[in-house]
Amino acid sequence: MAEKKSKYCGCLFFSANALARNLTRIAEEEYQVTGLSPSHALVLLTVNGKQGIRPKELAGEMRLTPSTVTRLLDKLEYGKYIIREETGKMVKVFSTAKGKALNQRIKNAWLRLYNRCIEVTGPEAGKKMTQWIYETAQKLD
Amino acid sequence: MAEKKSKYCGCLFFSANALARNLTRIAEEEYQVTGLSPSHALVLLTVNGKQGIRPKELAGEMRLTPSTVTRLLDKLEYGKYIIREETGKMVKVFSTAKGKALNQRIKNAWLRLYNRCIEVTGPEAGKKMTQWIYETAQKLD
DNA sequence: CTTTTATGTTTGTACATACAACAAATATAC
DNA sequence: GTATATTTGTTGTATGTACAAACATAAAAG
Repeated sequence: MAEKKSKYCGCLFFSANALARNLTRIAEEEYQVTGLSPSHALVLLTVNGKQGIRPKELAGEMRLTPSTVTRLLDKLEYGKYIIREETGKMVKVFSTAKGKALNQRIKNAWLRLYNRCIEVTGPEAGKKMTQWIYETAQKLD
Repeated sequence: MAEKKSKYCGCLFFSANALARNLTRIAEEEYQVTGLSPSHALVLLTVNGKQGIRPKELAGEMRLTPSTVTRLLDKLEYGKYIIREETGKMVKVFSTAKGKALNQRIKNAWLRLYNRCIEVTGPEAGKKMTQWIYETAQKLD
């Protein structure tokens, strides 16, 4: 269990990816009750919070590329969680009843994930580091 | 350029993934001169540092699953950077002359990436946070 | 010595993500 | 008003990663 320290533990690229993978694995566990992957769930949560949001805005909010958002929306639309409404070159995204019904479940999963994280990091350190990580990600953008 | 703060910036899962993606993008830029992706380059670096290393060890060192290591090695072998030597159920990995020849280039790319990171984070904070990120990743394993 | 169990590696399949190229619509310039 | 440029969104294609299952070999049990 207690694996020897990796040669690359001083490499931010390496460590950040390891952390992201592990968090993704845990997030998938927690979001499983929603029937959606964490990314899809967060997109749906965002749409639920702002009906008629456009893909561009979603990409900005989620820090994803437009093409990735298109793929996520494709799947959510296929599963009838959302619908797309085209007006000119713009697209507006709305959640369906089915999508809205999931909202609380997603929020609960989010909270469970959050708690599992601070269980490991401690509440103060967790907050501080999350903020640092976010800011650094922004600076690298 | 200065994007509004995301709704999810307080979510470690979200922020860690955003950071990892941005770092990966930058790493790909820096490792481009090697002709390899960052992951492939790090595997090769590790093999160069320990001829005859086994995939299992590589997986441990790189915090990747065995199947992922197999895929990485497949590509490196196809490109004639390494060879695999099977002995029983074990596999030993050796780098070729071509693989060895890349070593300095990889190290240089690694260093450039490192410098680009601390340019953004500052040297002290960068080190501290990297360590915290690594430790947290470990704890979540 | 055979049968079971454990270990190491590879394969099939799937997923989230991104880039480059594209189409379509709108905005700007002349 | 037409021509050109920019913006928005979607596709084709590719990558790195993982899980589950399949194999193959080694180790342990009987």
